[in-house]
Amino acid sequence: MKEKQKSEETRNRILEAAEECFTRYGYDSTGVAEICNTAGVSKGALYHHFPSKQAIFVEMFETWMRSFVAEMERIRDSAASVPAALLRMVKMTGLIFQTAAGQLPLFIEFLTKASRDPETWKATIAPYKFFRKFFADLIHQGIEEGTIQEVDPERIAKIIVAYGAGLVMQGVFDPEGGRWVDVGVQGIRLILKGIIKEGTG
Amino acid sequence: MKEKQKSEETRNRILEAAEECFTRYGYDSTGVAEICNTAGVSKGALYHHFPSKQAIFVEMFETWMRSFVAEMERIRDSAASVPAALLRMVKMTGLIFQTAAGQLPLFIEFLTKASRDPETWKATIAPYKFFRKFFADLIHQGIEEGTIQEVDPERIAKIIVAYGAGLVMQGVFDPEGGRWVDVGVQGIRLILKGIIKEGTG
DNA sequence: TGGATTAGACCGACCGGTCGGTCAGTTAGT
DNA sequence: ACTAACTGACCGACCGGTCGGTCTAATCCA
Repeated sequence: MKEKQKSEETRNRILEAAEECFTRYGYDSTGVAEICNTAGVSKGALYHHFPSKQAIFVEMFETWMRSFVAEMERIRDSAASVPAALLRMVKMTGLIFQTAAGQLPLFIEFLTKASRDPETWKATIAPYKFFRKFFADLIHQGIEEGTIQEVDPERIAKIIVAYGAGLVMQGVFDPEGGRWVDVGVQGIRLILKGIIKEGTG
Repeated sequence: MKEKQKSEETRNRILEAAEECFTRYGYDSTGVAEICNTAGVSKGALYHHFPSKQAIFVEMFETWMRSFVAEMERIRDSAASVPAALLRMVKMTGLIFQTAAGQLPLFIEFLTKASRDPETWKATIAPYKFFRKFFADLIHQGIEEGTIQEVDPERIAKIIVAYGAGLVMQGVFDPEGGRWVDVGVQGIRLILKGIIKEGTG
């Protein structure tokens, strides 16, 4: 049994080292050798645990995405109303800036890379489509609970996702540029103001 | 004089070929040899006209940026009011999707690349800061002309830039996903609705 | 129980290929 | 004759991935 434990430890070390290197240097600029050095592991070991460099990245990406989605769902299910949930979600993106700001350029790098490869592409936009549906459902829920006007949920979802994505991008590219959480909150307030039903908070 | 003409022609051919290749394959995946083939020019010629691959890209980037900025200023100076100008500017981003959609992943790729290199970085965020100032000034102008409430121009500029950037990203990554111009217009309308002074259009 | 056998974890030199960039040499305009 | 424009073979660095081999823990068999 000891061997299996050690094996899994090595695998995790590789994953962690990869995350560190990718975050610091980007995907392309990180050599497999660099990952191996950081993990204190040989190339053979790396290719024993993963079929390719890309596979390592994809696993990272999926793990990251899963935890992000889980957090969003947690907020949605625990908030008192849809507008309140939206507000709390923007605040959460603020947390992202603090804890994982370095990973976002990497994420974008992956997106651009995937955009050239039709195979990877479908898998990549899946989470994006998920979020659009996520917000569309949320808006729909708001309409049903009576806190939001009878707008087109799809349309509003696109606006919200656009705003969120842009916010994240600005946060990434100009971390010192201001209190992005506050900007985020005010922007969502502005959007909410336009679609909310009077008399609700 | 004939030589100088030919030289400039070659230079432009290289620039055009580079734009084509970069747009099609991305920056990293485009080899200098590929650019040379497309331009029908030898490697030596390319390095006679440009000091490096990156220099070619930077020149492309700056040219593109200049024309974009010029267009924005043209709209600003010819619109009847600030809200009207904003609305026309979103519509313009729609044109971008049509005419230069392929270049945007490239633009983003460059951003991520630049984010790792402190030297390139300052030059890269310069246009971004420019746009924030551009919109802040615009909002300020709107306040002075009496069409916009007394908001914080900087803050609103950040919201607008975030929304615009996110819109562009969505347009890039999901071109088939909907009528992005309409989404853009409605989003800006929503934002405007929150900051506009009553009784103006 | 203990020696033999097996299988998986791991090592690191090595490979084929690519890429950005160079340079000695050729051509053609002035 | 001189120079700018241009050629293309070539260089060294690098990179993702491979492969023959080593070590060790688990398993089998007598």
